[in-house]
Amino acid sequence: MEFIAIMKQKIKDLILNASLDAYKKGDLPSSEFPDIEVEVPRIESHGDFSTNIAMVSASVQKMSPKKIAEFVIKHINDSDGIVAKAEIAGPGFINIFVNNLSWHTVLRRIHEEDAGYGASDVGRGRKIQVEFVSSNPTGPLHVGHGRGAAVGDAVANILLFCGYDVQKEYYINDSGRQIRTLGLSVFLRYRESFGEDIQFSDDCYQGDYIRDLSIQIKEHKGNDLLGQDEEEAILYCARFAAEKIIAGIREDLKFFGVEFDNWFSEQSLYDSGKVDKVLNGFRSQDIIYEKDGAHWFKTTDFGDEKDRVVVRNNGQTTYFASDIAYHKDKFERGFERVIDIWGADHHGYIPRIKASIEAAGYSKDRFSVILIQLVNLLRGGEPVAMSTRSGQFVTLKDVIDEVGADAARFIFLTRHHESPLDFDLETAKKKTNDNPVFYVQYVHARISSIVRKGREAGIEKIEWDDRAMDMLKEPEEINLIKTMTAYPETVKCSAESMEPHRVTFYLMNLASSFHAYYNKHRVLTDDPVLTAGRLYLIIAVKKIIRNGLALLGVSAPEKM
RNA sequence: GCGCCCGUAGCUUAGCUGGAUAGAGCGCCGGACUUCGAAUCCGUAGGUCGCAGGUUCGAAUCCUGCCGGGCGUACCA
Repeated sequence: MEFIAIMKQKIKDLILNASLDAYKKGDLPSSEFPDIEVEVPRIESHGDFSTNIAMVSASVQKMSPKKIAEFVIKHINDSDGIVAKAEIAGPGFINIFVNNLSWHTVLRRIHEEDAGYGASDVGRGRKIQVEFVSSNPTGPLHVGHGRGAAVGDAVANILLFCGYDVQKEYYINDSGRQIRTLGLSVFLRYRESFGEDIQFSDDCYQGDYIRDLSIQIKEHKGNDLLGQDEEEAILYCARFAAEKIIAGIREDLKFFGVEFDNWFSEQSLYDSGKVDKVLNGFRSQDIIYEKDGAHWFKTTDFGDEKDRVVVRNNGQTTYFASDIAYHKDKFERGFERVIDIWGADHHGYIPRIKASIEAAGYSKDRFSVILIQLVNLLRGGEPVAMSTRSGQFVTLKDVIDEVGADAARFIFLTRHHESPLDFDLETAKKKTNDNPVFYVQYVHARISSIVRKGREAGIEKIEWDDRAMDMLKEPEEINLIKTMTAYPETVKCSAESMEPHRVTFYLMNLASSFHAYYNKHRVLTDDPVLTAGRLYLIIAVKKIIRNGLALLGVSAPEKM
C-alpha cells in the first residue's frame, strides 16, 4: 500500500478511536459516526491531513462541529507518535500535522522501489486493449495523429504501470472506398507520367507522396499497367501504395517512440468471414432489416438515435459493418476492457459502436472511447496552413524533425485531451520556461550534475542514514518530500481517469519544488552528514522525474 | 432542430470526481550568478470560476434553464 493511503488509514483509526473514547467518557452523546473522510488539504497551513468528522456528524451528535472537534482532539491517543499537532479550523475541520520522521520514511521507499515507485496492481492483471492512431493508409501522419499517438502510448504505459495486461493495437483500414481512391489517385499520376493529360477530381489525393508512389510503380512495372484491365491496375496501385504508406507510418511512429504490439488489418475481417458471420448473427436475432434495397442494423434498439446501414443497396458493406466485426473480435480475443482513441469529430460514432457491442452480447461498459481534440499548428503565434486537399500539410515527421520527439510528446500531454491544443513550433524549440519539457528535463540533468560533482569529491555511497535524515528539516525539504508522496496517487488517478496529463502536471509541479529548493539551499556542503541527507533526497527526486517521464515516453537526460 | 464537448486572471490553462482564502505558466513591473548547471529562482499587480436558479453544513465541481463557442448529425471512412 502506498504511504499516503497508510497514513490516511492510521489517522482515520486514530480519529475514530478518539471519538469512541469521547463517547465512552461521556463527552459525546452518540456512538454513531457517519462515514468520515481523511484527505490531504490543498493549502499547506491546513495541515498534512484533515478530516471532516465533526461536520458530518453534527446532526447525529446534535452538537456544533467545533464542539465535537474539540472533544475528538482531546481524546486522541497517538501511541505511534506520528502526530505533531492537531487543530480545529474553518467550519470544523480537524487538521493534523505529521512529524518529519514520518515523511523521511518515504525517501527510503522511493530508493528501494526505484523504477517501480508509484506502480500498483489496481489492474490486477486484467487484459486491456488500447487502440490508437489507426490512421487510414492513404497518406502520412500529421500532427493530429501525433497527439493521438502521444496520448494513446502514455495511457497504455500508465495502465501497464498500474498492473493491467496491456496491448497496443493499430487498426489498418486497408479495405473499402478510400483505398480504391488511393489506388486511383496513384494510377492517374502513373498515367500522367506517360504523357497523358489527366483531370484530377476533387476527391483524389494529391500530395507529393502520391507522385512518388507512382514513380516507384513505374520503376517496378514499367508501362505494364497501361495495358491491363483498369480495375485491376487500380487495385494493384492501391495495394502497393497502402503497403508503402503503412511502412512509412510505422517508421514515423518508431521515430516518435511509439511501437505497437499488434497491427490489425480490416481486410482480414473479410477474408476470415467474420464480417458476414456477425451480420448473419444479427439477422438471426432480427436486428437487421431491409429497406430501400439496403440492410439496416437496428441500433435504435440499443439507444442510438437512428438505425444504420451495414450493406448498401449496391451490395457493398459499409465501414461500420467491418467495425462491428472488429469490436466483437476484440472481446473474443479476451480483452476485459477495450479503449479506442479517436479524433473528437468522430464522437457521433460512439452510440452505434456501443450498440453493436451490446448486440454482440458484451456489456458496453467494457468499452470506452477517448476523444482527442484538434491540434492547431502555429509558428510564432501564426497559424500554419494545413490543407489536406492540396496535400500541403505539415507531417508528424516534419514536426519531430524540427522540434524533437521529446518536446512534441510532452507538449501533446500538457492539456486535457478533450480541449483543443495550440502547438507552436517556435515555443517547442525554446529552451526556456515557456517550454515545459526542458523545465522538467533540466531537473534531471541538474541533479545528475550534482551527483557527479559529489562523486568527484569522493562521495560514492548514498544510502539511508538516520543521522542524515534528521538533518532534513528545512520547509523546502519537507515540501519536496510531500510532493513526492503524492506521486503514486497521481499515477493511479491518471490510470483510472485515463488522463495522462495529470502526470505531466505533476512533474512540472515537482520540478518547480525542486528548482525552488535548489536555489535556496546547497546540496554539497561542508557537513558530510547534511550532504549525505540532501543527496539522498535529490536522488529520490531524480528517480521520480525519470519514472514519470518514462510513462510519458520522454527521455530523462543526464546532461543537456 | 437534436446530440456531444467546452466557457476559470490580458493570453494559455490546473483544480485530486463536493471541501476551507480558486492554483500555475506566459506577458507587465522590480530583484537574485566570485560557491553544486541563471535552460533557474524570489517578489508585486491581476478573478462576480459565462448568467440565473436549485440540491446541503459546504458548489468552479452535482441538477435545471438560458447566453456564447466548437464538433457531429451519410447507403464516407
